[in-house]
Amino acid sequence: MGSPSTATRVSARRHRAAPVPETRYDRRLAEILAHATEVFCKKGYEGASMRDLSRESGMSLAGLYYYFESKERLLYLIQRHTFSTIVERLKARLQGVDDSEDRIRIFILNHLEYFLANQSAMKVLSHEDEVLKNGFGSEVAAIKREYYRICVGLLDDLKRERGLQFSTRLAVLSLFGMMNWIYTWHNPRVDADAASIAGQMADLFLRGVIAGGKVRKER
Amino acid sequence: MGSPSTATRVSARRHRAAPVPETRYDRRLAEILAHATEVFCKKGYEGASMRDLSRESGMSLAGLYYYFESKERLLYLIQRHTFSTIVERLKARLQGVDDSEDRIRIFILNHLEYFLANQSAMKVLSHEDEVLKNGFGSEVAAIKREYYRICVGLLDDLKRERGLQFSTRLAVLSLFGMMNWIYTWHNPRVDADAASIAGQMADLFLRGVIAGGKVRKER
DNA sequence: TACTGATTCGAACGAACGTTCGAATTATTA
DNA sequence: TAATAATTCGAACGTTCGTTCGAATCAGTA
Repeated sequence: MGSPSTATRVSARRHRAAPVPETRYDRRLAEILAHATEVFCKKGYEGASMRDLSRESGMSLAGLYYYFESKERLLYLIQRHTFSTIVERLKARLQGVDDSEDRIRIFILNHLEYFLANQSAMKVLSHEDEVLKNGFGSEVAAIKREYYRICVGLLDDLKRERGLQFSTRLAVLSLFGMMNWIYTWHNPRVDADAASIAGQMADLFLRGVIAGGKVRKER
Repeated sequence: MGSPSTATRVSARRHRAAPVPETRYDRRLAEILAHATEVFCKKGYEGASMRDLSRESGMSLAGLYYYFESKERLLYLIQRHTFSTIVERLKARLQGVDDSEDRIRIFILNHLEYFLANQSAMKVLSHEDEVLKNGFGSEVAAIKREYYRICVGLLDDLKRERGLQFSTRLAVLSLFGMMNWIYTWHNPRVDADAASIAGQMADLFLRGVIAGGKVRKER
């Protein structure tokens, strides 16, 4: 009778240990999330119907509801997984790196590498911001705030160390803009790979932030 | 009997001259577009229903169809008007300015001033990119391409004059990212006005693009 | 092989969607 | 004021939406 009705229930099923205990349920849910991500990416959250998701994932319309209780929760699961993964990887890569400029370069590289390797998911995360209501929305917003704060911290470190002067808020948000906008233009057949783009963006951004004094030529 | 069914029909009605001949029809259509812009901004194009637009504009559901023939064409009218206005203003402001750095600063200022003065419309333009199909989509895309090309031209001028080396494509798209992302974070109660933000972003961007050599500190 | 719980599905629900139509109303001209 | 054109509307159209339910099917164990 009763369906698990949500992914959280599954964690309770596996007894702590075991590195990848992945039940059948977990695997199937992950497949559905992957297909749904593609559809949301292509048609947008509102524009994608449950029937679209059903067709894409090869599972019946009703069958989908065995894995999540609503379309909104499905989007939530996608966004939470994507965002917490990128934060997790960032933290791992920052471990043991002390130089504040290097840390910022790692931040940019991590963001763009993950972005380009998971373009659909990241587009869904960027583009379908704001659509999750109350409960769902605030939980994703909390991860976003943590990610933002990490970046603010990295820049403040750089500022302090080198006695720079600029608005951290504006710098961070400009950087996010540069990076996130990539989903609107990146073409793997034309553009360089993530590492190269990350390097160029980091140069652009760090020079802009570090170079002191006015840039305008004397007249 | 027959309804005009589209805004283009109206232009034919007014005989060339007259600076602001604005018919009643024109005015009413503009009002509807303004209300629709707010609704699209708040709920997204797919998420906003014709009934939402009807409620917001105070006109009956059926009445709306006297002014445009479909929801898609309504979005098209909003996007075309917004985009062609920003291009038009840019061209006017670039007139007579020769210094290539100044011209880039003007580009950024024009973009951000218009963006913040017409936040809803610009969000609809940025966020609902891609939703217009074939005919409608390609016409807006053409304006976008022109706008992009202007920016490429400005940067190439700077590059040539100063013998700089960077990817114009990446620089332009990074700049658009910085600027367009503003719709996700700008808060008039916290953030500075357009001119100030434009100045800071221009400094960041131009320093990044102009500053030669490596930025990394020696070790 | 029989049993039990986990998984999948066809069919249907009421609500909301974009759009249409003919009649009613308002503005304009003669 | 009468006649004509421009504008607005209530009511309905057929379609698609997200979701539900009970029955059918499957996998794993005894």
